[in-house]
Amino acid sequence: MLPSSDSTISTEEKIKLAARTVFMRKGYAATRTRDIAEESGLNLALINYYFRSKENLFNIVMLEICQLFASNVKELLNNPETTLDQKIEQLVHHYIDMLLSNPSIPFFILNEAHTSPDIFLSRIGMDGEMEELYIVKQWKELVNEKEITIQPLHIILNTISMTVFPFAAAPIVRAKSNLSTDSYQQLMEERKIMIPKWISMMLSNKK
Amino acid sequence: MLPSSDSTISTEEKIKLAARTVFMRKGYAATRTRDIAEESGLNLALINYYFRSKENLFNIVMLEICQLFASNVKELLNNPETTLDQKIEQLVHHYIDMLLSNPSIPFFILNEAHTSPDIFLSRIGMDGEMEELYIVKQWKELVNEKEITIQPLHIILNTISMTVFPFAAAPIVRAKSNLSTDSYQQLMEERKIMIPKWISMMLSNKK
DNA sequence: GTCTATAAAGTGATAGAC
DNA sequence: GTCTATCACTTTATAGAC
Repeated sequence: MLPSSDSTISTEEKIKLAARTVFMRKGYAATRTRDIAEESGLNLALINYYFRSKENLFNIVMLEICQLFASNVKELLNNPETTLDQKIEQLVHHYIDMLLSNPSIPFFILNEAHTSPDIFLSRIGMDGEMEELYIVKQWKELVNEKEITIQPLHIILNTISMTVFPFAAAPIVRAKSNLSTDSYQQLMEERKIMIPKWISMMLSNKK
Repeated sequence: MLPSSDSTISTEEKIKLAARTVFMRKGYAATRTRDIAEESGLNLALINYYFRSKENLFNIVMLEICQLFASNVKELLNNPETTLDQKIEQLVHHYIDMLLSNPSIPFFILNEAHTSPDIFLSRIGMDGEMEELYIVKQWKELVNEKEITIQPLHIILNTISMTVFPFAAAPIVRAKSNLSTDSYQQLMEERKIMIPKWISMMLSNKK
């Protein structure tokens, strides 16, 4: 969980908080240091006093968001105590809960991954080896057992797509569907339950 | 289909082409008019000579992209000759083919929808009335017939999510999966076939 | 630490020569 | 139509007073 607004926090933290808000809303390029100063209610010069440069401040903010985005996921996927279905369920729950609290994260991540892929990829810990995770072992067992031919990548893509995309496209979807903020959150709560079921259906279909 | 690079085209068209490339890669804010001039191989002053301003040029480019993104879809969804399943199949085919030719479109659309939602929404023709489309009638018939309780919005979200998101997140997915450009395109071709089947499964499940 | 004032660099746009 | 040179303005960053 990222720290939220508070009146007892330090100036440095206030700037970082404001920077996170504005960077997530507008992206790096469209954000001016003046916007961050205004958002924080502090003087423009303090940004450079505490963080040296806009770019440096952005890197710090981005690192924290990436860590938030990746947190707990590895442990969850490597847990020998839960079944494959349970892992998917937990993953979907985890991400939808996080995105309900931080709905701009997908836009931010996609934006940075697209505009500067190299910098982004090196930061988010793309080096982590997937093959050793317990979920991979469970997947292989399922393949043997049920004679599934579907590529795991499709299932991963489907899970992440159905979970994350509705947040990334929220402005468009909400405009088209005429849903209030509350109704949209309600819709996402429904998806927390349903996405694991849909994925389960895909997995149980031998085809 | 957007016009592609050619040596016999006018200066005006060259600028628009270069602008499209750079705007789609970097978004509006991060793009400098100098980048467009460089990409086109032409002089900086010509951009203002032909298009008056960066913003005006962007609006023209964006309008064309939005039209491309929306083209044929309404006709497809309003066709009385095809079944519901066929419409979904055609929709997925249409979009994956288009995105294979223009993989940066999702990023571009999401970026502009997020950073300036009002401007974007007014442009993409969000005013079009959905209720009159033939597919809505077919959906209602299906609901009566099979006693489905699932909200149509979930199905729409799932279809668009599974189709579009893998393109929006391509840099991340490709890095994680170590897939070549060719293999990634192959994967998308597979999804053209499979996504309609998955959606069909969701629809046939009464739950 | 926080402010004002300003330097330094970048960027959209145009004037005017060719 | 196309170029060079430059203006006008914005934006990041810093110097120096308090």
